[in-house]
Amino acid sequence: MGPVIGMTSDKTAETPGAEKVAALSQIYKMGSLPEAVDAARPKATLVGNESADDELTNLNWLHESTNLLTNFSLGSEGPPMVSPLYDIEGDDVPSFGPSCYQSPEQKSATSKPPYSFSLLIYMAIEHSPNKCLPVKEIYSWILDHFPYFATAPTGWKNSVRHNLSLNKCFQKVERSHGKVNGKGSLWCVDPEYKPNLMQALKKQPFSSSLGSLSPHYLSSVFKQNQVRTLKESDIDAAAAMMLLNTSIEQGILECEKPLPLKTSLQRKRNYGNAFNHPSAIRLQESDSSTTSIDPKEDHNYSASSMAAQRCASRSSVSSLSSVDEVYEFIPKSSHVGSDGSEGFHSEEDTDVDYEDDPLGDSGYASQACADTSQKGQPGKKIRKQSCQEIDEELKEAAGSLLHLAGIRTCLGSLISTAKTQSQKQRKK
DNA sequence: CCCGCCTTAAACATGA
DNA sequence: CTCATGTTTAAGGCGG
Repeated sequence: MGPVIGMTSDKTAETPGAEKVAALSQIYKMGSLPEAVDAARPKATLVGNESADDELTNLNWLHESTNLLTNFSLGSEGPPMVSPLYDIEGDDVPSFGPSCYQSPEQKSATSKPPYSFSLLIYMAIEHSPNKCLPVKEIYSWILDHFPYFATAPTGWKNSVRHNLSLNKCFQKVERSHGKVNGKGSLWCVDPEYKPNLMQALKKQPFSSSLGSLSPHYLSSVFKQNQVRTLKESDIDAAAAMMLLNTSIEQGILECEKPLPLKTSLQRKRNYGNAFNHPSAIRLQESDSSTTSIDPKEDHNYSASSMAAQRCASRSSVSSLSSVDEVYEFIPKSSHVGSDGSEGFHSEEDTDVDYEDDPLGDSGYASQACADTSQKGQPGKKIRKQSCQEIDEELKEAAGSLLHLAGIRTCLGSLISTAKTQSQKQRKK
């Protein structure tokens, strides 16, 4: 799995960003950078793959991806999001899901994807422009990206629906009641659970690259570069850290193992109860290990994330992953009236037509932002300011890490070259 | 063995 | 009535 650096705005992967991600995909598949990529395309060479040492110093793509990473974690503002996580296959690559996730010994297209349904749904939803999809579109996305399901028994759709209903990561959003555009509701990912889902994605089995950079070393660098401050200050930064972990795991950055961001917090599942929002999670200050969670509050399917939980409580700005992703979802197991008092929609979004408006500007998500920003939360101005600050900090932090990665890969390259020459001399 | 996560199946309700 | 959607329950596999 490549670094989670953003989201595409088009599931057809035809956006310029998707090209970049496709390039990344190629990088992962080939272990080296395609020479012919255009200048705007991110460039990288895998660390840890054989014959990947030639261009270790070129991390331009990574720098470029910094913005995408920031965009990913900071929500719906800015350019279309692109994520190699989901969008790496591009159009010119045979459709097989997020193939960059796959280890070199990846399975055939007809084998079952190594992702749980919740992750598949998450990918599908995040892949959508509005970050909201009707179940039918979720089916389609899964089918498009995982041909396995084309021939699989139809039960998988039931499983998808089951997951949507049961997994508190997913929230149902009523379609505008003014119009009837297909059956059913839209499904979104609860922003609070995005880090969890990303963490879960990260935990998927992939080949981990070889690396020699000590995690402790990285941690110290993080501290020196204020990344630590970031990760403790906001959920977005935490998400960014996880993304960086992902990068490390995938060999984009070198590290023996992921940074110790994850935790083994156990989530208690309770089918009978309504799904509660993790905003109720409370954490104690000053020590990431003192995470305190009411087990009754969480019945989440997906992997937990200490970072998410920590930040959920720490953040004075917003516990959500983005100030612009302040959703108000329809509580599961409760039917809400159509007056919009509890649901995702409001009076004003009755004209919002998902089918006709694939752009986020007028889509559900942004509409919801507009709606919820008027509620009891701090003023949007303040939050936007905070968002920008976080944005800047994130960029700075990511830049520091990238710089580190550049140094590291340079060293690796030099060492590798030296070894090769040494061996040649010995042979002589 | 227990527990939690996840999948699968199925029954049922609702609405288009 | 059919089909899609959504909820809920149950059972079983798997791994920690």
